[in-house]
Amino acid sequence: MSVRVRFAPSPTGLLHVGALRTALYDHLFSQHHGGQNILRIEDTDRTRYNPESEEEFVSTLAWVGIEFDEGPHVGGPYAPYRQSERQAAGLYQPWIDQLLESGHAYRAFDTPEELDEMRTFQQVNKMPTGYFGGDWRDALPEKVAQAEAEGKRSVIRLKVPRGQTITIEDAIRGRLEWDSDVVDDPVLIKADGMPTYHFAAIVDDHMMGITHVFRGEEWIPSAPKHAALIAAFGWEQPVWVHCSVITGADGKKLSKRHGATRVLDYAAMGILPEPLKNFVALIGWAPGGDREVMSRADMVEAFDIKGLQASPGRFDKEKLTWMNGVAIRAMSPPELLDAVVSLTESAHAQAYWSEADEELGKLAPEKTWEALLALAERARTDRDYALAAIVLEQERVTTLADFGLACEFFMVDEVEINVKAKDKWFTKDYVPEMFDYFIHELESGFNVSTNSDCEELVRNYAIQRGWVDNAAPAVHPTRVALTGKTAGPALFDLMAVLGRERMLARLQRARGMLR
RNA sequence: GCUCCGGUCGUCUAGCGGUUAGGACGUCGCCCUUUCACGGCGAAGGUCGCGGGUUCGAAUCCCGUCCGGAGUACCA
Repeated sequence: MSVRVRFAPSPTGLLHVGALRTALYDHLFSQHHGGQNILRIEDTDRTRYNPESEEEFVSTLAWVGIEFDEGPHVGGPYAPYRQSERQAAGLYQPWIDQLLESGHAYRAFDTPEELDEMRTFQQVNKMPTGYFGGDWRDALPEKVAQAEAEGKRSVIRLKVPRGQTITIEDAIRGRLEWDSDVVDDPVLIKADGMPTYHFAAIVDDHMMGITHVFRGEEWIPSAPKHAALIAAFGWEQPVWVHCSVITGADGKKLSKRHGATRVLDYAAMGILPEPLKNFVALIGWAPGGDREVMSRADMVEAFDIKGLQASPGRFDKEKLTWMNGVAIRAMSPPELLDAVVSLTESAHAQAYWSEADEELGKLAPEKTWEALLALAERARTDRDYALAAIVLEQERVTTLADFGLACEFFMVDEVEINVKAKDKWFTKDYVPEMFDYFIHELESGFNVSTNSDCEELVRNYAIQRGWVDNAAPAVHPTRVALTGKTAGPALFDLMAVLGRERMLARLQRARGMLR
């Protein structure tokens, strides 16, 4: 039997990194086994429905390279794939009828107030909380009929068997057991007629032939309910794979205070899909051996439930950034430039960089964005120049967004001279004369078309000053004049890229600042 | 409160009764070098949460305990 897995998000919010990892495991597992990966939308809660959510799930997942074999956006043999539509099509009705008839489920007419009261009583008396029967589990048929005749609202609950041991086999944690007396009777059908998650997910998994269920460990406590439901139907349990949660630096569930949690925000920062996947997969999964940096194909080939970790994992942004840097260095400059350009065309990236957010470490985002736009603009007007700048900054950045500020000095007409750099290097007594020398040489037509030409220009001056094997005193002030900074690409390389005119302008301006 | 899950360097992890407890990120140092970075080399960092067992021998098996986390809805 072929492997069938499903990613079944609730369309209430945005795609965050925890959900991404679950989706990724579904994807890797199904690919590894040549099975199918299904997208199912669990929209049984009408009050929390967010219409933009589903679109974000599909498009963001597509961005990282996760496609589905079946789903609401592509169809499939088990359509529809939205639970609200499945409910409307009456797909759940026969199953709930079957449960009612076989005595595995019952109607309960408790009001929300009555349930609240019950819970409070249980808590005060240190009892397990939940609905363990109430007035309706074993109510006489006449009583039920009367309540129905009075038009009371009711839900349908599962009659969890008492005095038994409920067992599930978890692929990561092994056998998990519960005394069925502590498992309360879950609502299967709500008063509004919609199925609950518990009911819809189990029925759909069965109808869709799901073989393995990957979900977060927050589902473990409700697993016995699902097992009891499956047993009531007489079905076989799928293989349960309860993945550990991803936490922030403080060990609590990942949230905004730990940094960006929305996957799209990582795209906006210029994190690439491949390293993002690589990194997220490795939180809670060890491919075996010392493998870490892997391609998508490597991950598909290596993926095995056995490598999944039971303990929670922290999201270490430093490591993500490192992996992204590795990926950037492995790309070709044209690819990188194209990626930067498309980043500037992304509506979400534009929105992301339009507002400062201290929590996310965005202190002066508008500068980053403007620099990025300047680079993208140059890619259109002078692609070779933009490419040359990318080449020199490639090994100095870790995200696509970094390229903006890193390449800024190449793009602007007047570089902003760093005060500290100026104080340190422009105060040397030989500097005015040295700049005059370079200006003179450049005006006289000294060839500066390659980096070794540029090196010759600078070294000529150094040698003339007697700095034979040490051009540093000449290099540093020149770098500051040309870039405004003390850190950056090799001076002779950047000189060759800037070219004669830009060098002249910058040197003259720097010279002017000296008096 | 009740139920459940988890616990190896700061972080992600390897490990499946015998290892100097290995790798990666981060940190620090050295080399490379005009700076930063990249790259190379190296170092620090772990009484395997703690306490008892079992065993010739335990991070690995058993029990207890502590700590952390999750669930406890007509939300998923």
